[in-house]
Amino acid sequence: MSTPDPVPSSDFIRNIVEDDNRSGKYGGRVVTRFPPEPNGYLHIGHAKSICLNFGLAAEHAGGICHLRFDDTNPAREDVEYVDSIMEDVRWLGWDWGGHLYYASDYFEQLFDYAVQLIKEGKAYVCDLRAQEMREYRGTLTEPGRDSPHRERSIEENMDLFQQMRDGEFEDGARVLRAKIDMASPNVNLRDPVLYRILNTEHHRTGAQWCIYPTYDFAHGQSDSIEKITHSVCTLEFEDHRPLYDWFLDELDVYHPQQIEFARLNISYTTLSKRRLRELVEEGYVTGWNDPRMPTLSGLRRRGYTPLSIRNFCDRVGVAKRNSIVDLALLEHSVREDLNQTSPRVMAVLKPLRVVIDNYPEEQTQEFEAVNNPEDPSMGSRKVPFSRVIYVEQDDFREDPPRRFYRLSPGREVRLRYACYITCVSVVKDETTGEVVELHCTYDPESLGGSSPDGRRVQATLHWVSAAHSVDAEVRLYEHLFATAEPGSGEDDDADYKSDLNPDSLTVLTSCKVEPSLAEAAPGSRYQFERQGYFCVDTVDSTNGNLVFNRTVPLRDSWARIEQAGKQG
RNA sequence: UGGGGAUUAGUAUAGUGGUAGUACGCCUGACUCUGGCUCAGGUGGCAGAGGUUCGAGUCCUCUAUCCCCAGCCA
Repeated sequence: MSTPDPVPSSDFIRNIVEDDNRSGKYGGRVVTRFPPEPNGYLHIGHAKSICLNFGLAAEHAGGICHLRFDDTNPAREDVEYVDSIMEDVRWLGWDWGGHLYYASDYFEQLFDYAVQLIKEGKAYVCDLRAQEMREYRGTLTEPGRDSPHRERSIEENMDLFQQMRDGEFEDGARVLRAKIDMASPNVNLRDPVLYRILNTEHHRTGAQWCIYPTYDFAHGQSDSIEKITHSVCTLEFEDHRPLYDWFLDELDVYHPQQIEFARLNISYTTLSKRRLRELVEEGYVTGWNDPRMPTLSGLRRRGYTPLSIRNFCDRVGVAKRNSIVDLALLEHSVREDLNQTSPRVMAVLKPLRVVIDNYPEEQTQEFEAVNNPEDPSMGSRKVPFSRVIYVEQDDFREDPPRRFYRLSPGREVRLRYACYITCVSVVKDETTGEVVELHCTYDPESLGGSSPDGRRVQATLHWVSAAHSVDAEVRLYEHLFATAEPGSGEDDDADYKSDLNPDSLTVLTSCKVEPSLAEAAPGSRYQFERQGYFCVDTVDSTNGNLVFNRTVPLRDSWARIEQAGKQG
């Protein structure tokens, strides 16, 4: 098992595992599992669970974490999801070794367990239809009533259950139920369903079965079969635990310990599988791997690194309190990693043409540019310079506000790695008044980026030589939702879609990037100096048509100053 | 009095009877050929009320608020 930089941390689950190890409860074994249902793509909430379970195993000598697909509902599951889940877990950096399992591997064993319960008079076949069963179940405050089939003989139950397996009945005709207590205050204990009839082919067992165990009947026993020590799951299963305990005790089999923790929530997005599916199926995004999606495939395409996600998961902690983590923490985690590892390049997103009047028309020269100031081993490259360049529209203001240090008429700034320029005139579109071109002069003494007289400039701009630039498309992403807690308004969940951020994607098509990016490989990550981290899109980018995704912008203190000014 | 959970700075978490920490965020400042990074400083918290104790975030009682459960989903 690989152990990607386990960050030592402490939480109540790790404390429990430590205590169990000290007391020898499981003989020093630590065996966990990540148990997804293959009915959708993994998202960053799953990453929290993956890092917890695989991390727990990695932190202990001999620890093991299984990958087990909880594939008990063939109607919703598919190999497409199995494949994507394995890819995503591996991408995150975890390795289940030989411990790949499927609940469907245990169908025969589970059937035997059911038979055992029937023989002991602890389970029965019930003919009630779903609607009737609901009526018999009672409510949260009123006890349920016993099914009329509750007292069938063991022989009759055995016979009926075998007929269920043999395909004698249509979907929904009968179920196998545990005989527990219809008056239990815990509704999970009111004779829950163990097996239902589903005449549906399973993605792994084919047409072998027409009855399938429910999650409740399969999960705990699967953990037991795999000799899991600590079965970590989310809070909503807390009041299922008495049911799982009942099965394990009545079956008299190995008993893992279930521990529940709060699932991850992040502001300005959603980690509801149902909602994510709707966004995909109804076309609000382009797919499960849309870079705006919090899925692992979306984050990957967006440019997030596995390490940044693992670090994020370490930082959010593990507890039982429902909470919403600030998206800023995720963004911090990815900036932290990318700052160390990304080569810097210059790219102009919204080009403004600049003519340097005193620079010879046919001349070109190259300047040495550092690839990564955080990592000298990444070396340097040459960047071509000529008379006509592009700078960022946002880096020029004809009428500069207070604390705006960038270019404006008469002001001198530095072109990164190149020279000082001073703006001498502005060309505007006659009809719109829009600034379309700047004329500047450069100081030949400042070539290389500093002047012998030691005078300072207040700003350094990124730029691209017009003649040498490469065209690119850049996709700017913002929060998927415009509100921190989508769907939390009056109508509650009813219309979380109205909280979608209409500006979550901005496509810029006339960007100019430095020539070194011409051959940039899909998936490669860069810092566009002064702007943010970007990666070459793995789906739409081609040799002649570069497409970049913005992973996350750089922190921008000027934007904050400007924003504060606007608010008064 | 249906059952099960939870409550510590803006956010997320540590603290298991002895000075309430950390991270992110935010605010200052230093540095800087990225208004990035880094560094220094600052901001700000135990849901409430009683009780036990020399001493309570921690133990007890009560209250309040929030979350989950009535699928043949997981």
